[in-house]
Order: sequence, then structure tokens, then C-alpha cells
Amino acid sequence: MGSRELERRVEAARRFNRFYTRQIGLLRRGAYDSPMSLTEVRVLYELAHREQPTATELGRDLDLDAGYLSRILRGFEKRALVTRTRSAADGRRSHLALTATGRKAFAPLDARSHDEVAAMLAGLAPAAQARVIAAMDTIERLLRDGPPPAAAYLLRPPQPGDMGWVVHRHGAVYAREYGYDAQFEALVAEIVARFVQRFDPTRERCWIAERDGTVVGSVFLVARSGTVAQLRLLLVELQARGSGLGTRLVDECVRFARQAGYRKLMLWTQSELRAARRLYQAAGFRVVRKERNHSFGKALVSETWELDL
Amino acid sequence: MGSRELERRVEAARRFNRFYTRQIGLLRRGAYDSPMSLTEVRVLYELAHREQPTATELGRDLDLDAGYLSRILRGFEKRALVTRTRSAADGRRSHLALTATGRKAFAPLDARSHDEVAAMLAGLAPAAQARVIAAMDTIERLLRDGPPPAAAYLLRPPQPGDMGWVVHRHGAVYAREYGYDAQFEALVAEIVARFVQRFDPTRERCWIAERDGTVVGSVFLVARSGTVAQLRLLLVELQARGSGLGTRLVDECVRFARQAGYRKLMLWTQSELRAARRLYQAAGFRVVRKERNHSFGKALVSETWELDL
DNA sequence: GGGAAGTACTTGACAGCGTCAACTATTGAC
DNA sequence: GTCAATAGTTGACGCTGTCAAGTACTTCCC
Repeated sequence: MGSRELERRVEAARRFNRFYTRQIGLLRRGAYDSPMSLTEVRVLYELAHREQPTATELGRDLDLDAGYLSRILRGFEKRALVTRTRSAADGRRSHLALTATGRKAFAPLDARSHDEVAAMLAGLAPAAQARVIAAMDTIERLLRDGPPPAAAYLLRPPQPGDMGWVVHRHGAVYAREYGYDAQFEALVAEIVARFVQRFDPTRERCWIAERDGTVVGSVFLVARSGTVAQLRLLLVELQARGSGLGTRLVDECVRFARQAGYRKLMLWTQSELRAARRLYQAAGFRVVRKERNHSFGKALVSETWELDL
Repeated sequence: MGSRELERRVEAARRFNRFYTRQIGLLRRGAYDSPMSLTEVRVLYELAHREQPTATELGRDLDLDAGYLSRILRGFEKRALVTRTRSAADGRRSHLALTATGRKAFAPLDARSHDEVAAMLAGLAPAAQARVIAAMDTIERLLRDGPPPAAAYLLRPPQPGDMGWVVHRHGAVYAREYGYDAQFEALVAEIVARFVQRFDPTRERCWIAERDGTVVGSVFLVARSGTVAQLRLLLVELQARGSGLGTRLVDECVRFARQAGYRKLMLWTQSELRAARRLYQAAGFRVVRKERNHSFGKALVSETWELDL
């Protein structure tokens, strides 16, 4: 498949995303008028569809700030929509449940959302409805299962030319996606140069990911002290994203760091690098420090993450 | 097609909506970190894809408050992202255009959105990608064209039993979708009773919409004074929504009111009745008064709309 | 069993998103 | 020329959502 063909598909999918979000009115003002905000409605929805969830569970699944959620729940409690019962097993937790009033408040919101979708479908002939539903099912099934083969990547030590690739691709990808200026590429070059010059083969390492002979990712592990290692220069190329390569690169680093006897693994990143942050979080890293600064031609919030080994 | 089957489809579509909005991360926090808010990004997107739009155009298409948009644009101007040039044809309007800086600020945002979609697709085998895109195309095409036959509704005068239907369905639909209590149904009954008792056949009218022998909608026109008429009890059943029936009922009212010699047509509604409000707006009505009140077991904002005939 | 570290949740402070209503400048209809 | 309508602006303000620090409880580890 040519990259022209992929490009055409990406554009088609983006067009669909715009069309569909407009169609279902997600961004429409006052889509849920009433005294409820969209977030409150989402919380109410989850409460109506779960058995005794805790606040933390809701916050995780809806991606809400714990403090914000706490206030929303207090509001619900004040309006007698939910009750909280302290968990017998763990006194810090509370189990939430909709009251009869809560279910009654949710019902019309749910009905309206239901009826909007029903009206959208009812406008179609039955045969067309069936086709739409089948198409939705196709999309959901294919995207949910994701990449079935989990593609065969080769992780290998660097070869001549690879260090240049790392500098080149960091420069290009970050300029394209985040607008970083040339200073960033220069910093990467400096890191790479120092890595090569002071390389300690027993305690440091670089992995290059390759697929079908093409380099598609990298990660470095460097020593900061006798007990602390640093993960650096994690990069996954566009065409390899979403396939678990990032997770594999981070895991490889963590495993090696443990084996090499480090007590702690740390890394620096920027708050805007969402995909990377998700990988670190999934691997068990925690943010220990944040700092506003201006680098690479942008105002950034840089973060230090740590993982105890 | 049984209504059981439609119900199954509605549930399938709602499940897809939840899955897909989560998939494309619309509600994810900081989906667009950077100094831009989601709304600002949407405005920037429109600016990048249009020729010299005016602020009002953008506001209409993105459904934004004019004041809010004005401030966003001023912010963009201050950051030298856009230029405004007063329209030669109409001194009130300004034409907006991205500057080179503006295009440069938009590029990374666009690149990231592009790359996210690309990563989503790249995780699939080429054949699966093609199926997803084809399915998206199916959905978009069928929903965009909407109801091709524009279904044949019969509008007719009321027959025995219809007044009861109007009361019954108003009570049921508003209880279900908005949680109104029995007071609302009682009010409808009162309106209907008075309409029948004082009916003036030359200046008042009631239309009942029917499809395949089933009643699916209603609207009333009643005299308020010698020159002012009132539109009342507009209702469109779930299975007939999105097919233009609402528009047709309103149009019928307006046409009759003109013919009967009224100078003005007014109506009452609640701010939360979005679908109805859109119909009124499209027919040329304007809001002339709003008022907070507590009715039908809820805190409401009732509105008076008027149309000069 | 006792201290340290971690987790569940709360609270105060605050930025900024988005709304509302009142305002100016201009246009267009009569 | 008058009057209503439209494009856009501005001030005021509530509410959403974020951040950081706090409390109460649990778990880990020696």
C-alpha cells in the first residue's frame, strides 16, 4: 500500500470525524441544557450503569480530576441524587449509588439522548438503518480489536547511522507535531554525542526498533549515578504507533535497569507529550516534579517522572 | 419492522457513539494542551480552511456565542495570528484571514490531529483500513442525505379522539424527555378544552399529522386578539422526527395566520426544548422575552417568541 | 507493632471558558 | 430621514475545571 493511499484514508477518516461529531451534536451548546453540565451528565450516566462504584473508579474511567469529581458528587448528594456509604473493607473509600430521586433525574436525560439517536435512525428507511448499524459495528469491531498481529518489530543495538537517524527523526517529528525549533534537534544531537563518547556497556544501552528493514523507534537508558538511571529519547514513528511498540521499548528499559542493579529509573518529558506520558504512567512511573520553562521556542511545562525498581 | 428491532438499533448506535467519542478522544482532558482551548483550535481550523470568512459566519457554523468569538479573535489578533480587514461591501463586517504566523501556529495542531488518526489506522492491516473507511463513508452518506422520500404525511382537521391523543402524548412525551409532572398534562387538557369550547372556525385551526393511519403530530393556532395569533401544542412523535414534519406544521400555521389577516404570530416555549426552538428560529420567530419560573415540577426558563406576518 | 509511604478523598484558591445583556456602528427598507 | 435589523464589541459574572495542599485511613516493611 502506497503512503498516498494511507494519506487518502487518513483524510477520509478525519472528514468522517468532523461530520460525525457534528451529527451527534457533541459540541453543540447546551446539548444538555437543564441544570446539568455535560460532565455531570457523564457522571450520572456512569452511576446509573454501575454497581456501587467508588469515586476513584469513576474519575479514572471518565478521566476527571479527583477534586472536581468530589465537588460534583457533593452537589449530587446535596440534591439527594446519590448516597455515599463508607466501604466496610476500606475506610477511605465510599460506595456511590443513585437514589430513587437520582434515577428519576437521570431518566429524562437518558430518554432524550435515546430519542435523538432514534430520530436520527428513524429518518432512514429500514434497509438504510440496517446498513448504518452494520457499518458502525464494523468500525467498532475493527478498531476495538486493534492490531491483531502485534507486528513483529526487531529491537537491536545501534549500528552506524542510527544515531543520526535518532537526531534527524526527533528533530523532524517534534517540529511537525509540536512546533519545536532547531534548538531541540541540537539538544538531541548533544545527548546522543555524549552517550556515544561516555558509553558504559555494562550499565547503559540503546535500542533501535526496526520493521521490514526500516527503523521505526528508539529508546536510550543512561546512568545518572550509581543507583539512578535515566530513560531518554523515546521515539515511535507515526506508522508504528498504536501497535504496542512504545510499551515494548519502555518495558525493555525497565527490565534492563532492574537487571543492571539500579534502584530508581527517572526521565524528563513535557506535559504536552500525551502519548508518551500515557506510556510512562502505564509502566508505573509517577510525576515527582513539574516546572514551567521556555525551551525550543515554546512555553512548556517540563516534568520529572520516577519509577522505583 | 418491529419497534423491538428499532430499539435494538438505537441501542447499538448509542453504544457506537460512546465507543467512538472515546476512541477519538474528544472528551479527553487536554486533548489540545498548548495554550489553545478546544474552541480556539476549532476556530483556527475554520480560519485555515476558508477564504476570508466573517466572524458571524464562523459563529454560526461553530455554534459559538458572538461575544465569546469576538474575544477569541481579538486574542488571535493580538498574537498576530489573524488580520481583520473591514468589508468594502458592508462596513459592519470584517473579513478574517490567517497570517503566516497563524498558519505556522495551526500546522502542529493539525499535524497532531492528523497523526493521531493516522496512528489509529496504521494499527490496522490495509484490508481492515479499507473496510473502516468504507464503513465511515456508508454512515456519512446515508445520514447526510437523510430521509430521501420525505415521507408522505397527511395533515388533517381533528376527528373525535384526537384531542385526547394530544393530551395523552404531550403528557407522556414531556414526562419522558423532560421530566415534567402531571401539572403539564393538566395544562394541556385545559388548553385543548378551551380550544374546543370557544372554537372560531374562521380564525382558529388545529392540524393533526397522520402517517399510515397513525397520528404522529399536532399543532394549534388560536386567536389572542384581533391582530395576534398564538401557535400552541406543537408536537412531533419520536418516529416522525428529523423528517421535516415539524417544519411543515409550523409553516402551515404561519401560512394560515397570514391568510386569516393576523399581524403577528406568537408562541410560548421553554428554553430547554431545543428541537422546537430550532424550528421556530428557522421559521423566522425571534425571542422577545425570557422569564425564570417554576412549573411542572421543574425550574424552567420560559420564552415568548414572535413573528411579524 | 510502629513508622513510613501510599491511597481515597476533600478543600481552598484561582484561571479562564463561556454566557448574557447592553452597547456602538452601519446597513437597508419605507 | 426614520426605524428596524445586523455585525460586532464590551463589561460583568457564574461556573467549569485545575492545582496543590490537606486529612483520614491502609498497606508495606522491618
